[in-house]
Amino acid sequence: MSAAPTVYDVADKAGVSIATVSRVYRSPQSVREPTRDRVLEAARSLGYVPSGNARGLASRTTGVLGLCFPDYADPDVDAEGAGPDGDGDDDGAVVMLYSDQIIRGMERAARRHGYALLIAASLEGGPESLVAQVAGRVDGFAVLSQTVPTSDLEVIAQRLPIVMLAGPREIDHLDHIEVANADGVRELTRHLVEDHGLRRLAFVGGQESSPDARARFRGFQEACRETGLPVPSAPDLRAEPMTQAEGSRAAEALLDREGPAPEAMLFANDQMAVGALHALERRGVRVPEDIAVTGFDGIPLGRVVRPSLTTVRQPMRRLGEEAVELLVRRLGDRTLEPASLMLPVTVVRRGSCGCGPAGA
Amino acid sequence: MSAAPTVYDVADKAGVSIATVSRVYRSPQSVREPTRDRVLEAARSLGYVPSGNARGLASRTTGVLGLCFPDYADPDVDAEGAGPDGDGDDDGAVVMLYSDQIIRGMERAARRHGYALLIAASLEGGPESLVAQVAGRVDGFAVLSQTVPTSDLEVIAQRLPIVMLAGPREIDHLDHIEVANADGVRELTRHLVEDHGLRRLAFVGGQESSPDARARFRGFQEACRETGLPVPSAPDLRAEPMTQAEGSRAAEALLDREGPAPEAMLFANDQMAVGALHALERRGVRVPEDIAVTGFDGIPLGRVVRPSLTTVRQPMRRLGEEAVELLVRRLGDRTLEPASLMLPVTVVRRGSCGCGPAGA
DNA sequence: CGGCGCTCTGAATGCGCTTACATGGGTGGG
DNA sequence: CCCACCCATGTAAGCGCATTCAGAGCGCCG
Repeated sequence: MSAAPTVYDVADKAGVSIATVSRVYRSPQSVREPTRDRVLEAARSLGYVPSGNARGLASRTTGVLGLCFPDYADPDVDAEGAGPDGDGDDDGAVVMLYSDQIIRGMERAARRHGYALLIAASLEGGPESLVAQVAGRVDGFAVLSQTVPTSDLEVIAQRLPIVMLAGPREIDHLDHIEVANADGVRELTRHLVEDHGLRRLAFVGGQESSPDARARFRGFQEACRETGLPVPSAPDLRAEPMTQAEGSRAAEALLDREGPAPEAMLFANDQMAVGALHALERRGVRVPEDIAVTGFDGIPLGRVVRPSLTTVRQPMRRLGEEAVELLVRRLGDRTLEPASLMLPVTVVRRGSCGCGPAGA
Repeated sequence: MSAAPTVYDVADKAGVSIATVSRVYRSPQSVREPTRDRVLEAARSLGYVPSGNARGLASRTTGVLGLCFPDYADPDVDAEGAGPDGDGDDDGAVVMLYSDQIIRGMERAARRHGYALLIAASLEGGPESLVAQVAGRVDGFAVLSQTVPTSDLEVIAQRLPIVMLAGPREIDHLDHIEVANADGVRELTRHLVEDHGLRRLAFVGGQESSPDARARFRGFQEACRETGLPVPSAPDLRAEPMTQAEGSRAAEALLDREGPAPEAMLFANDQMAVGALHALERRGVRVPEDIAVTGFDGIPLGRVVRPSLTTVRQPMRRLGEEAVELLVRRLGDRTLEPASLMLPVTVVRRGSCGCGPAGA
């Protein structure tokens, strides 16, 4: 653990030059076998590990891709842990987070291409931020929308490939992947209207600042237009943050409003919808008999709640995989036209809208 | 995206020397404000991003910690996706994997300390493996047991701090964190014997090669000894891989054996136990009335199956956090004695052993 | 047996940055 | 009013490796 051995040490010990040592690692077949063995033996005995930094400096490539995502902090996650089981600490997170899926997708795809993955939740900005730290260490990276100021991205993009994930295309000369938020909600809404014959629909949106939430509402508007329902100009309610607690609150608020109760509540994400299910159960309102409830995301929790949640499933893992593909492709040819993918989503019909197995 | 600008370019443009540029980033307060502003402005306009490689080379530190874990491939994960819902693709993974939790724990803790996290699922060995790639790029890293050959670790450990996670201590001069596998099963077993009065217990183990599985069986043996039951010398059955499918098969095999059926089946992990629950239900065997079933791990799935699964919960996220703490501590003082932590586990009593809420 | 073409190895240079160390222009005290 | 000092900045020497260009050794043909 003292002074880390370098190529020089290995070269000395093996009686060769540093160039040969380097070649042993970079292109083993170009070194005669006896020589190669001597070098490897020397390396092993010295505890030599090639310095990625030096290698990167000299070859101008790191073999690492990066991902910047928003902080994990998520009220529901930490809340889930403390269930009635007495499962006290926060290891029992039920919600498999968005980011986890993307990380997994990226890791897999990156590995296939021989890259490692550097991840960092975004902190604040500034010259010495984690983002800069990441940017300086990778060959290219993916950024979840809303996590890094676009001004920073503009600067970094001059130096290396960036792909923006999930969210509208903020910088149009960058690669970009999003999911079909509007399409998903539109299709889901039409299902409620056309297949279940519901007409009094309420939509609970998210933060005004969330492009995803806005797109989802837009899908709702489109469906209303297409099915001849009145087109609302804004969500019936907006929740922030988009947690179970807020979902519960929103559901109650909708029930307590003047006029006839809605026949369906559409939520901008699954967590809120699950919260709503709890609230409705407490109020004695039956789902889906009295009211249909839907979410968006396709989190695992939605499958195991009762009734199981009708929702729109996002291909998050695939998002990560496609991100890597895009990066690798661009690293291969920097002159490619910026791509903008829209990943399709799937409407998952389960119990909470009246589909699904009886009793589910 | 052409030639990436360097300190020299920035220095030129700002009319200072490269040392000043460097100082602006390393210790801003040591540069007078007007100068600093000129430099930052020049950097911004050029799209300058400091090269992590060069910085790392010069300063002999990377600001990155690493994690090597086994490949994600896990039959149950991909199988779960295709439920009766028609949730077709593999985005619906119900099982939040071990590795995900550890990654999350490490990422959080690393960020707190100003580090980024480099992750790589282990591939094969060899000089040019991903492991070597990781080792050369980080200040220290954590390795899940069984993912990297100890011979490689011995070599790498001469150069940087390594902490081994989950598994027995294979190299005694390295930091090491494990989970109290044996204690957990011992306590769980005693619960079954002493609180539920069960005496005919069957234990389903995992691969012979899995130290965790072995430790869990050891805990079972200890409990048998302490409660005066006959001490088995080997698990009643061994399953491999430790999946739901194998769990089902094991449960059926146990039922089909000669002699009186067991009063309890203890599985070496939750996935097998869940598989067993399914098999028992198909056979019309009631849990917990006819037989108790227990697992190990505390995966979220165990909470939502019916009956909910009595198990031993591992603090996986904390494992990641503690790993980072150990690494950071050692980076601060390399002469510290190697530490070996044993994280406590928690017996979670739920429906499948006869505890838990009625009907759960 | 000389020379040609190989293959394998060595010497030297530079990648972009950090960091002693040197320098020069203030500042305050004697 | 001069000198000792300090602060801001410049100078220069690597950090550990990849890589280019030569040179050395060797086999083979003529």
